[in-house]
Amino acid sequence: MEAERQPTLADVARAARVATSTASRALQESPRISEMTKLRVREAARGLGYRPNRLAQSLRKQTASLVGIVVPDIGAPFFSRVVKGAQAVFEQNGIAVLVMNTERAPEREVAALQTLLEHRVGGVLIATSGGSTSEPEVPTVYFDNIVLKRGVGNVTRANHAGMRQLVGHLHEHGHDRIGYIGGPPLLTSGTERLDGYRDAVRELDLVDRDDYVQFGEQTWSAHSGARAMERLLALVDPPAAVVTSGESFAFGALSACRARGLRVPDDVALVSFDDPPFGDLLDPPLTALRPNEEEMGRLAAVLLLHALQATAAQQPAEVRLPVELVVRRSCGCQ
Amino acid sequence: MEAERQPTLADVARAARVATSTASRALQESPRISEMTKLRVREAARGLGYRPNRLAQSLRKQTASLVGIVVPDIGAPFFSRVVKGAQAVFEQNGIAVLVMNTERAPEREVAALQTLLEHRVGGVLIATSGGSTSEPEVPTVYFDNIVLKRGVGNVTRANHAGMRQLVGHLHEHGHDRIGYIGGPPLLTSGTERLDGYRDAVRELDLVDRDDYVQFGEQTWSAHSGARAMERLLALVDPPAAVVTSGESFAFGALSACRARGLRVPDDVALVSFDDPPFGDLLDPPLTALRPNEEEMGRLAAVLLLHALQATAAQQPAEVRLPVELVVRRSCGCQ
DNA sequence: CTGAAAGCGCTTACAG
DNA sequence: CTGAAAGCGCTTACAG
Repeated sequence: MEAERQPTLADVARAARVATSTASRALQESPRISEMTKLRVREAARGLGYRPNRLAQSLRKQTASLVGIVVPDIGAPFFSRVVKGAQAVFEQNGIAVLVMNTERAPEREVAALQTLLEHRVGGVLIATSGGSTSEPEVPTVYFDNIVLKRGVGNVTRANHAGMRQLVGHLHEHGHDRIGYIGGPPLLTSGTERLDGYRDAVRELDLVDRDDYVQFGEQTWSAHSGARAMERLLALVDPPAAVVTSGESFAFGALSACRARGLRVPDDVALVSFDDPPFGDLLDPPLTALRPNEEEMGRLAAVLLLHALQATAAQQPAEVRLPVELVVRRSCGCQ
Repeated sequence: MEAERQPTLADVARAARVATSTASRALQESPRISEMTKLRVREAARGLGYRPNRLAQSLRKQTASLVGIVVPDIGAPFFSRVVKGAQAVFEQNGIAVLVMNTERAPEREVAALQTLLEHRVGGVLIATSGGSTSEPEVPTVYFDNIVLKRGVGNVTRANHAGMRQLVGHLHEHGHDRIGYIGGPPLLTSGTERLDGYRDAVRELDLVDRDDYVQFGEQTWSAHSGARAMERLLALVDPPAAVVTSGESFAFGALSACRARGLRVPDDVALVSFDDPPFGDLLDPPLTALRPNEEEMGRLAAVLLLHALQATAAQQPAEVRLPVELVVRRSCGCQ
């Protein structure tokens, strides 16, 4: 725990034969300090291997150099990519990122937020699992699952429009019996995508059956996706095409088809909202929406930075990332 | 940036009508404080919504409540899972995790380490890309790519033994022309796995040809894996079985086979060292080593915590996680 | 242009 | 059992 003592600003000042206040200003490039002195101080700092203590700086300046990101599962490709995009933006702005994992447990989410606040983060990016119910105490951007009118921003994908586009594409292939596999309709992605599906079914006058809608587990696990697919395939009039909501559901559905000896897309067509890792290398290559997780992370980070710099409080920004269909082969194209 | 002022310990002390020193001790459950007083202080703290400032605590106590993790690509499933495992252990120990992404650029790795040191992390977990060349200034555990005799610990998988096991399994299927697709032999995984392959080829008396060894890019990208596979398949006497080193190489190799109309495992058998996400749901399900990324992360974290608590300096622990073959279908079994 | 002093929010010897 | 004082490593009015 006790690393050998790092040199402090006082050490630098002593070596440069100036007051610590002067050393501090010199390293900050204050115009009030002579070039000569600055040179001496910089030299001394380099010689000692001086590294400013950001904790002390934050404490004194009363500004944060830390920001927190809270995700349901950092191990899931989807979230790790969002984190990657956000981290890049923060890093460019000299802000370090504290990552918290909640395993979708609301009480862990509350605890994570608590920890972040104790570290005096300047703000938070969160994909909530329902734990953060009250108005946040620091500027907060919600992503993936949004909470309207709360925090300083909301970023999610165009869930409704995206789902309609997917169903619409299957319809263009001549399908009118289209099944749906999604997450439980509790949070944003679960509800909005389901709504998109239902509206598309109505508008396109497709076969509208309750049992064409199957939910996977709250964890969006691949295996629950496979079981949902099996339930669809076991119906008397099974759907001839299926749209899945998450990256792992797509995988699960695909494997369930294989297990039944069904060919995709000939026996059953498949499209997915989220594009799983290597979705283009699957057999068949998966038709899905273009992945933009990193973009989502970058945007959420930019919104937060913007709010941190803003002087007056503003209405929370609400952004829905546009979606784009990537046609591959699982839908029946080619 | 300037959140409305959080209540401080002084506020709590005032509300409880005690000195701040007493308030501090009361919240630390010091035995020197009367139960009555503790009660009053706790009450006051709760009433005010007091949250200790960890930055101030760290500064005063001269102990870290932060730890850093440096990875080449947090977006890659492999690394995000290691981070997940490590984060869980640190969180249980009241330590928050700063995550840095290097994109495999040595200079970014150096900068990341610098940033972490400025935040006075207690220690670092790092999957180096070659940037951290000198003795680290804080306790450091190297993982994935190890640096012997440096830092307080090294954790990697049993690369050599694992590769031999994979080649051995293909040999049991009767193969003697076995190709290899791996990362460039620069760091641990690249070199040790290649050595394992070569030793196995020698010991099992397999066909030993230089062009049976193909390298993907430094980034271990799926596409470079596909190209490596194409080079193998284009040989006059192509290998009838291939072992890949990374999760994405396996994907790439599989897709290259499909593109050529080759069936796996009938036309060419395939096994992989790293198990990609959903490897069991691929067609065919991929024979690979059991994934233990989270375990690796947990172990690295435990080693670091151990070193942080240790009084005397010790020899760096060197751990090679045992591997276990998960036989599925791509090797030809069943 | 430079320095001495105060203070960010804590903890911990030192007294009593 | 409790409190006054010092100090962690910085920055920034305030003087000169």
